[in-house]
Amino acid sequence: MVQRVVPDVVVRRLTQYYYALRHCQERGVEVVSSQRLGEMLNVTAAQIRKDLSFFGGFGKQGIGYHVGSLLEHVQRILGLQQEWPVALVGLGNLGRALLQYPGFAQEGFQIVALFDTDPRKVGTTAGQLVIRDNNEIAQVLPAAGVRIAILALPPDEAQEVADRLIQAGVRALLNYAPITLKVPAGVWVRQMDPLLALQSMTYYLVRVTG
Amino acid sequence: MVQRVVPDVVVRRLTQYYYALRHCQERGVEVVSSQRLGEMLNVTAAQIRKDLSFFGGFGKQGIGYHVGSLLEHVQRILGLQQEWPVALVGLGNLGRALLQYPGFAQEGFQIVALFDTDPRKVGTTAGQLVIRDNNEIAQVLPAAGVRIAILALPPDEAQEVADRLIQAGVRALLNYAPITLKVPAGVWVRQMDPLLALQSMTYYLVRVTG
DNA sequence: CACTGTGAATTGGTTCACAGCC
DNA sequence: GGCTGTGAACCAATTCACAGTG
Repeated sequence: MVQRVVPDVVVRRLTQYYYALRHCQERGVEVVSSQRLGEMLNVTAAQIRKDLSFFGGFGKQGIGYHVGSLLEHVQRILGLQQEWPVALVGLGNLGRALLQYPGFAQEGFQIVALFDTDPRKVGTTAGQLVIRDNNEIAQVLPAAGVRIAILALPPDEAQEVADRLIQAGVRALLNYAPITLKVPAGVWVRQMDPLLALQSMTYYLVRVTG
Repeated sequence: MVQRVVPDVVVRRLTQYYYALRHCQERGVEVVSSQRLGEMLNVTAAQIRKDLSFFGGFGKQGIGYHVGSLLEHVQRILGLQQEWPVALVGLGNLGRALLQYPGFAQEGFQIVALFDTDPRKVGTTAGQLVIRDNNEIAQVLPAAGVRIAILALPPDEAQEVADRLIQAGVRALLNYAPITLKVPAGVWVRQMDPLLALQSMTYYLVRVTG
């Protein structure tokens, strides 16, 4: 097959494969089958083979996939061989918790700029970084080469801030505000809303039979 | 159409419609068309009409949907006319931030029980509630009628805790741990992983042309 | 005339099943 | 014999297009 337009679902699953493969590597597993990988992730073996075939034939018939080499390929495909500088907007409870979270840096997402509108916060520091006013976004981000931002702010400010960020060169938004952002083509958004997630599960809870 | 098996995508979108409808209601809008609703959410009008038709004909031809009445219907469909008691497991940075987040209670998800394994935390209080040891899950939850839990703990503990929770009657898990939980049929999981979200966007960032 | 509700058409995604290789 | 890679078959979801209604 090899690289026609890859559906977004496939890209998302690829990130899961990435984790599973690292899990294997940490445990010293050198070879893994699509079968085994599927069991780890609740995905069918055929699905995994088809997904990977979008990018090339990484496996060996009769054997399976070499963990180390597949991992490298997947890492490159996802663009994870490099560090990504990230901006964080909004330093309320959530923003501060995200800033504390070591996972971002561990995975190569370095938070390098903080923004807020609250004059009581602007100028203070949080985790080594000075919090700047939102209106400095345009000056700071392009120079820092930031193309990813995390939005942890109230819904009524989110769209305006998103516009500014995009103006400043940001192309990927991790949005914690419970609002559907309008963005031009070429900008990607992932919605992180725990309430939507809960509310879509209660649907099933009220329908449980037995 | 009316109520065959409703695909999960439809249920998820329903939660979005719910928010958009409330947004309308707050602004005093009494009637809304599928067209207008779609613009608010980046969804096609046909999609919305088809989704809603799974549950009944709520609209009026030539007019649109009555906001108040559709809102009530959607609320009932999603099971949101009732309060849902929720357990929170793991009181690290993330767990505490979630506990502080007022949105849960506002939307009817009341956190009523806290669990952790750390002996230094067990017995202390957080937001009016005493933190209990994980091994009390089985005693506490069934009595409290808890069927929803939030997992905010390290990946290596997540599966074990999930098993316990399910044993104690929990059927919906909001999982912040970066791990694929194995759960029996009849249990729902929503994964909340900011890293997977970021990593699936970098795929596109390294492919931007221009 | 504007807008819903819905079959039919289409597009997209998943699973099957097997040829080919180790 | 075990496992990949992939076309073909299948199933699911989205969009079209229009009849029907307030």
